[in-house]
Amino acid sequence: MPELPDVEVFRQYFEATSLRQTIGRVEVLDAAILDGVSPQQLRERVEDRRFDSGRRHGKYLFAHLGGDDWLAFHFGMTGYLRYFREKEEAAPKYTRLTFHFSGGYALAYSSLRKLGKIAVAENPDGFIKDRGLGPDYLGGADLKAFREGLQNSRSSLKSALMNQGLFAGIGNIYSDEVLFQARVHPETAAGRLDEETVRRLFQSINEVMRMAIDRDAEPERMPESYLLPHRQKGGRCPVCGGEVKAVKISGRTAYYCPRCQR
DNA sequence: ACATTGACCTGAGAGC
DNA sequence: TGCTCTCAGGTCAATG
Repeated sequence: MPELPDVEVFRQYFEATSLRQTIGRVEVLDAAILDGVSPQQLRERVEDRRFDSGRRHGKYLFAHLGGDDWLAFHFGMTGYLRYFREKEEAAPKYTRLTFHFSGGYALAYSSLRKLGKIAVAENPDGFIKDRGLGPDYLGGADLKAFREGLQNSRSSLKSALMNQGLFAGIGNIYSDEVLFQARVHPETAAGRLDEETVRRLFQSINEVMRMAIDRDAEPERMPESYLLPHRQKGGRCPVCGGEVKAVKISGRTAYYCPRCQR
């Protein structure tokens, strides 16, 4: 699930539910999702404190505990957050970690495949630098840097868009959407785009990200004119009615319309 | 040095 | 029904 729009929705959800409540207990149900920190260390750092703000960069959500204490959440392919009242509801399936707030509510980190991780950080900027992440697509990214980034890439355009070191936030689903909106073939060489195409692509990225966030990143709420609702075997292009095609690019399945995307 | 592949982890759905 | 196989919205280390 979680690409930039999804994680942005997680951030909003996190901030709307989980700030300024004392964290009574941190329950680590599966230590495998912790990155560089033991359950004991995490508990020492988090228990009896509160979250006071959230921040997102690419596919990461940062939660501030005050001072130099942050948590960095990554969601892999199947992770999400869930806030609930413990008396009325159980934690979701595949919950790997739960923050139990003192008022009877809790925040669960659920992840079926455990491909995501929770890490501690002193500050988001240092973390972003250490992980080699590029600027966020909705934030630091400007057209000039985007153009230069693509020009220096020798991979397919789809791979370049998904390269978190170039710019952060786009994954498999939204790279397909962006390429469809800009009418560019996913296997186009990233370094060989003309100026006009780069501009169109950049604009599509912005539009698609904002649209998705606006619709809470729910696929079923995306416009019919988007590829997303038709992104499946046998799907039809919402523009020309032709059959949507699937190809493997760098190990990931890319869907596109061979007629509209050249 | 860079880009691509395989491994990591678990379950859902298709096909037999 | 039950088994096997493939695939899934991500990333990292190993490989070419």
